Amino acid sequence: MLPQFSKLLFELSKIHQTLPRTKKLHAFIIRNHLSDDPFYATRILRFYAINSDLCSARNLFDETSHRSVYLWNSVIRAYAGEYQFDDALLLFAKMLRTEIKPDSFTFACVVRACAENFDPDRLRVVHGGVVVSGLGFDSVCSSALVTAYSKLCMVDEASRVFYGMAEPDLVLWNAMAAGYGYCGFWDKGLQLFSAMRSMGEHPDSYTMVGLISGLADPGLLGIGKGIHGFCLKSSFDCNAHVGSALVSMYSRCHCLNSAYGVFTVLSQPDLVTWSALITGLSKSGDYEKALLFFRKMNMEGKRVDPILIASVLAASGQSAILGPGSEIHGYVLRHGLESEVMVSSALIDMYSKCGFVNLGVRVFESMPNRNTVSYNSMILGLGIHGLASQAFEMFEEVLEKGFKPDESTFSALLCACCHAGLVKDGREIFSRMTEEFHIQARTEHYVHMVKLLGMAGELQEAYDLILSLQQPADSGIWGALLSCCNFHGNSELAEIVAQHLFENKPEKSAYRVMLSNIYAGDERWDDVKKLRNDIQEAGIKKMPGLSWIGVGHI
DNA sequence: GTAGGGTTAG
Repeated sequence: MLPQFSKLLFELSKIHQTLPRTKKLHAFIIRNHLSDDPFYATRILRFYAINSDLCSARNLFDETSHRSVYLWNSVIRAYAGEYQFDDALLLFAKMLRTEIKPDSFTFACVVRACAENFDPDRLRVVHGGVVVSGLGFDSVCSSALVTAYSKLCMVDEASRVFYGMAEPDLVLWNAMAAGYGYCGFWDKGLQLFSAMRSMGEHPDSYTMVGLISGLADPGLLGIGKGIHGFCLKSSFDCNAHVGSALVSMYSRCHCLNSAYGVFTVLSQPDLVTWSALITGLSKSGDYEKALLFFRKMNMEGKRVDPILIASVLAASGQSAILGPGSEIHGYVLRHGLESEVMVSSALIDMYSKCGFVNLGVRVFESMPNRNTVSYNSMILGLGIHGLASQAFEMFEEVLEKGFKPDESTFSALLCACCHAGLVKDGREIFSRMTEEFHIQARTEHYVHMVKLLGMAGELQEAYDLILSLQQPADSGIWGALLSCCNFHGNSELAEIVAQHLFENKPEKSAYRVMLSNIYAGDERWDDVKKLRNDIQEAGIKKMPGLSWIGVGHI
């Protein structure tokens, strides 16, 4: 008995056990009447959680009558880790009704679950619970709160938590700096970075990743290079996370040479780093190179995952060339990745965008599991091929099967209406979206509505729709209307729309080109000339669309 | 004999 017992303790002290091994250990514990000891129960529950066996984890929890904080935390964490936030929060509520009080780690876990579940209201309530429990100044809770608020773009709340702490530790500094970056305030993140250094806190790789990830605009390339320089000086550039963050930052800044430079310096680029480079290449339109690196990665025997496959398929779809996409389809089949919903949805999207919607349908029909995302891909695919009635049938199926339509579902349906010119259906689905499904219309929905109404000649209705927006309309929405005015030759409204556009986005020369097309149609050559000068002053050498304007007239 | 959880990259 005794040697076996010490062996048990040794096994339990490991951080990982396979599922069969876990079951054996569990059986051993039951046989020896140890299962009601929360220590043993907690260890086994964690092993079940690591192996994603929530069912066994929950049974074990239910059968254990003596529940410690450790056991409660572990079971809540198990659910949150599998994105089953409702169950995690239900268990938390249940815990509050017992005499076991949640500790800082319970709250940290629940706070994170609220953010990942996009539930700001609940987050505020749990934050209240943190304060009431006397953990308002606890560093573990605070850093979890700062991150959670930042992820929900509630940067004011996040900074209130941060500045409420007299002596923030490194994790908290990092969380706040990253939070600013995440919410688009990269400059505040940098300010915080210098503040922490002046207080004698040494940044680590987390700090750098947070700062780098906040840089999302080509105009910030100089700042990015500066931070890169700091990383080199402090030898953070060898860290895999920092390296990947740099690669993707340079990609976002359209500086693929530098991205590649960082990549080559890394001695052991991992899956994420390869993905950062490949995704960066495909997003910048260099599909050939993206696929080249994908093949290269495979030749080096590197593991590939669904996220990367989806990204490469998106590149193939954008290029609208079927070859590479179907090559990857073969890869997917060979590696048994077709059961991944993300992969199949990307395949449907790729086939549709390459013009082979029937192949997309075939992938869709062969999927063992579907979700809202896969339906969205299929609805969009049918929509862009003008098969609006089939797209709406799919939508009915979504509702029948009990899936919850989201913003993208309606975006795809509106797109279908656009391609088929279904004004009445478009109006109807647009109002159903807000009234029946309580989804707030986003820029993309307005763009589709404006295009739909505008192309049907309902220019005034489209214009009124834009004016009815609570917030100033995005330039993409005005641009859509300007195109429609252009199409219908309505120069009167076009000038009004152009005014709105030029106030908000004076640098966008494409809109000036559109307007100049209209002027050219009216043979107002002086106005055309003026706009052309504007465009040239903005430093744009060549603009597609200008070419058809008879140069001889100017 | 008695646990470890808060901030990173695509």
